[in-house]
Amino acid sequence: MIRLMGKKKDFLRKIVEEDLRSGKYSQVVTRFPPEPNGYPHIGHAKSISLNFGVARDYGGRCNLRMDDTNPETEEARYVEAIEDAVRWLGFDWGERTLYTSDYFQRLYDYAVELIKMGKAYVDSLSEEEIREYRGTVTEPGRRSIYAERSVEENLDLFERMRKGEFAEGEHVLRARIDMAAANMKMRDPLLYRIRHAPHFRTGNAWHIYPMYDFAHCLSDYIEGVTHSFCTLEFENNREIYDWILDTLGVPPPRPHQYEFARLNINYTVLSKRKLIELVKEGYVSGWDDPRMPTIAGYRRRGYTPESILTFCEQIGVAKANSVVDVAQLEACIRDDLNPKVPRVMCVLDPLKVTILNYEGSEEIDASYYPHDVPREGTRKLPFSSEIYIEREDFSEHPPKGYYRLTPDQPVRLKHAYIIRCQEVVKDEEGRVVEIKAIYYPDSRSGSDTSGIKVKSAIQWVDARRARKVEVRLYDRLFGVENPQGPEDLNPDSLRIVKEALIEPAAIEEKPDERFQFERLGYFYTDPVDYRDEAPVFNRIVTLKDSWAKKRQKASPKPAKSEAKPSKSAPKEPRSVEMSPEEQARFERYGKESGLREELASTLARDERLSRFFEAALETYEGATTIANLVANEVARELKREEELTFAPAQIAALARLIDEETISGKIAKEVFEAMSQSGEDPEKIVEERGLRQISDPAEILPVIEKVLEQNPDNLRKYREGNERLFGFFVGQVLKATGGRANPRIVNELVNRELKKS
RNA sequence: UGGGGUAUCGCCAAGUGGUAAGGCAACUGGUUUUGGUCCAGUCAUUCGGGGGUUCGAGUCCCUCUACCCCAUCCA
Repeated sequence: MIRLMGKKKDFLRKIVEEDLRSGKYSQVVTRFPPEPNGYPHIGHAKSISLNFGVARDYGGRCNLRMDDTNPETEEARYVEAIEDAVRWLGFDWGERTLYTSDYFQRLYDYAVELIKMGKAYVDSLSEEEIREYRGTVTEPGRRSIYAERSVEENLDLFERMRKGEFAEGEHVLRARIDMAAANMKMRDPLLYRIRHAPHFRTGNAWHIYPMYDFAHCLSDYIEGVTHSFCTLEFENNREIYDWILDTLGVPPPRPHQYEFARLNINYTVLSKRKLIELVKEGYVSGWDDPRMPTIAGYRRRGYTPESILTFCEQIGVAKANSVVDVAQLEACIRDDLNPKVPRVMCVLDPLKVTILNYEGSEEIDASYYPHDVPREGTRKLPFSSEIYIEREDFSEHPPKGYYRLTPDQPVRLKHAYIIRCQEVVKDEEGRVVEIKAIYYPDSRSGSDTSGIKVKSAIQWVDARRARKVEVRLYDRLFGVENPQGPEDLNPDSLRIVKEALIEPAAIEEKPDERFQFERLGYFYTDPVDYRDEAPVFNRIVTLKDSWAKKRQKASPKPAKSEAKPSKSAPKEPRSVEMSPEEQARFERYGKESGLREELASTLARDERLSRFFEAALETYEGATTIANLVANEVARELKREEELTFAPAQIAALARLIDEETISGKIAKEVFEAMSQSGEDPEKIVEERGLRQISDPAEILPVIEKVLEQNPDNLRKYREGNERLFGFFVGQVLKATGGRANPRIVNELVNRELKKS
């Protein structure tokens, strides 16, 4: 049932796994909850992959829920687009699509309950006033006068809001939480607002609609969702999520929200607003324009669901805001297609080649797949004295390192013969219009006895039998890494070649929908515009082109050397002044206890730490050890818990154990841990667990020998000069003794043993 | 400025006190009838900076810095 044993897991899967292991939930339930107000994009694919992937990996289920709480922006066609996308990616969401609007009545009932508890009220402030009353990040807000309405009045008003008795904006329902909360989201958040617009599913049944913060947590709860994954910008909303479920006191199990970083890709925009602009302003042909980062766009471009999913897995799930390189996506589709699709020959910019010494015609058998793709399938390649090659594959004055056809350099026609240039025919303007060549009859592919060595094999098509096709060469939509809007569009994102020539089998046999056009890239039969009599191919992605790269390096572009603003000079850190009391403590710690400045200041600056330290000093005078324990271990505990389970005297006792070398510093941490768990005295813990330090070399030496024996590889590496491994050996010895060996002695002995040989 | 987050290679990203994973990109070299693929190899003495604790710190403590989110009747 659990498929990820031992594999690398993201932090969310770890949480799920732990919750399942601990029995917090018996089955994991996730959900993908888009708002149907636009086409889903690859950022949604990340969320789909996460939510459905977690459900699949842990034997749970994942719901598809339309978060349709805003009637003004949502449409049924977007629901279909979302369903299509999820289905295309290969996921199944059970019986039916769910809708937040299915729960409107139950949500309403929950709201009434809150009102009855005195935890929600109808506010009649204007929108502007509400904003004003909310305060700012630094100043607390103040509560509306309407917050004092009676439960009865609130109930009455809320019911009439529902019936549509009021104008939009006249009233809202708010939670009564805390207008001074540091988290702005908690300053009496709005729960319901009045909207008279018809909803695409519920029509005019409702005149009030729940806000995200109210609807989401409860919808999750209603559906039995256990893990509610959302993006980072909702971190501040989690507190409301919990408040609503806690205040309502819903019976367990209840869902919990976790946040992860949304996807960003360079040269790409993924904000819904900007995507809508591209479509509405006609910068692209629609939501499914092959340059769009929508799932529909990638799909029409020719990307496979597998490649998108692989991408989502590769980029991982974490909490750091990041921008993924679009090259990573491109690598995924190449990688997916390379071992799968047939190769055919297509010429985008034809240059005629007449083979002077060839007569008649023939058909050459050629495999659709290269030697390294273990697939069956061949086609016939018509060949005659008139063919076309790619204009780029001939050069009269070739640059250094050019492998293709030149006046002096023969080339192989892929699957066919080697040819040599005999004459270059030009028009009045000096443009090359034709090559007259000769072929070597004994150089035919597969039975080449000519002994001629060529540097490359190029694609070609037979002049008479080739088919004319339209090829759409797509490139990235934006020309800059971090595009802001239409001004950053790449003017060359689409180049249409109306009269490309392709070998006939690609059209007549149509062995697949996706092809590799030999040496050009991967292409897809456009699902919308392709006709048998007028084929249209979309370029999915180019092949990697190390020749182009090499040439680019040889003739570097006019360097756009912007002064790199990165890593600007570090700002002068401003240090916080100590208050007079802190200053006094600081000086006393230095003078009376002999603490070093760092330590003294750490303690002195913290009220609780200094009190603790001073109390501990009363039982034992080892100031430095105590201070270290307080500044490190106690400080950590204080960060975690308000109340400490141990007393200053116990820390003093622990310090004494360290100073007397009864235990090592390492064991001290273990003892401290135990102490903060149980509150027991350190001496007792040491005795009960047998933690006394081992300092006798006679006892340690055998352990060292064993460790060295068990790690011959590392021993060799160490002796070859990898001195970092010293720490490794010390660690192994310490581990073998349960951490009880005296580290100082272990270090000495390991060092000695390692030097021996 | 208050609160909530985040910082590990050019880009993602593992790592939870004991040898700094992996992918993409890049760079060598080999194979190749695709300048593709594949194969072999290189690519972090260092984890945002500075201090501290420890035999040992990316991991614990202190402190500073940078970036993201929050003051929609959007989600």
